[in-house]
Amino acid sequence: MSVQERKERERAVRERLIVATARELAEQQGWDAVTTRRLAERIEYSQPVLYSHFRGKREIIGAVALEGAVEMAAALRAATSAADGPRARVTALARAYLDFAARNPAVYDAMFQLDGGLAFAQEDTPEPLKDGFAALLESLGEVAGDGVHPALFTEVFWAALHGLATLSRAGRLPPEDAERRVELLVDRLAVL
Amino acid sequence: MSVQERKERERAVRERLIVATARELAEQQGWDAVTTRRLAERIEYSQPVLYSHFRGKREIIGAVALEGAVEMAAALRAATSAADGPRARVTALARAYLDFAARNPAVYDAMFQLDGGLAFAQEDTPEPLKDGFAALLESLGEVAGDGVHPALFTEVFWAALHGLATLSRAGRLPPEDAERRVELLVDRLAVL
DNA sequence: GACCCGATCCTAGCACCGCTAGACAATCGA
DNA sequence: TCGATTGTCTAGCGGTGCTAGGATCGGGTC
Repeated sequence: MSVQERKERERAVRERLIVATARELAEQQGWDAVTTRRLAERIEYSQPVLYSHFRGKREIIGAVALEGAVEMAAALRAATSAADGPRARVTALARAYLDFAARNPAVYDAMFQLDGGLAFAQEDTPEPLKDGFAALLESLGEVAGDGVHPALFTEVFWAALHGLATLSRAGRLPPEDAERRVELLVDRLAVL
Repeated sequence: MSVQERKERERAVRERLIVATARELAEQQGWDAVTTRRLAERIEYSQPVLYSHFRGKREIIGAVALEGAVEMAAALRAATSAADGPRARVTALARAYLDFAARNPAVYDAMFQLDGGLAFAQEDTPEPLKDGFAALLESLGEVAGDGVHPALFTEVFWAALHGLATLSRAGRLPPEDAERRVELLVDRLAVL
């Protein structure tokens, strides 16, 4: 069985290589530049090899999205755990979220702008996505206010962050006031 | 000069036909289905005719976006003018915004998700886009609260609405709580 | 050690995309 | 009526995601 195990290991390595290369290429030149031909060339295999790992380009985007969700959840938890008190935690959370989106635009797109074929807000939602929402919920639930369901509050706060992230990056909001928008959002939405 | 005028008129009619057809096709089958070939076939001209009106597909998307901006501004003003008092106005505005996004997903995408080659938040931003923001500002400025710049408040509120609109439509938020999210957003963000 | 067979990979090609060069036809002004 | 100009079309370029089918390589068996 050792031979088969070795092959499976090598396959897993190659699959990670595909996802990492897709992500790298997307961050460098945008998702439009991530074509199956270029991706195949970069991993030094032919195009059809990609399709032995993924059903298509969409699934590759989905794999990058899941990887990103894990990282984002970790980044949010790291930021909030270093903050004292609800207010500081929420502010840190908001900054960390927008910072992640700004620093990893391609990954953020894979998660929330592109179609990676992933289910959201459902039972069959992949675990990393659920955990990403859970990371938001942990800090936001405590400032939802009386009589407001923590999950509902988290959805609204998340939507606001998502709007700021996407509109900012698309140049639809003036960049200079970014910090003041965050402060306003936290001050108004969170019950402290 | 009459001949030339007639030709110009006919050209203008055809240009409107292109934009209207692109919009229709996008609403029916999504923007992916709006290819230059299909569009040309629908208007019963050959592909190159499109390029005598627009530089490329991007500009066609931009034209649909501008058309949408005019309609959205009108829809927002109609909704707010029928409401009494700041609170009712802001609620009506939020509902009208989300309603427009839900009813015209392809137009909304052209405006805010796709690249239509339009400038935002700059001096050379096309008038319809500026006016769309102005329509938001008219109702939101009066609930910004003391010491908060109306434009900044409008940006934050708009971002929140945009986040709700996009996440809802992508199936990333449970659809059943849509109304409660709007109420929460208005209650918290607006100073009444 | 030789052979067979199955897994693995690549070449080549499909139908489609956005976009454009150049041929052709229709229309206008002289 | 003729030449020039304007307008439109056919055909084709290089690219896309994806796949069928042949070649090759390696492991298991005699």
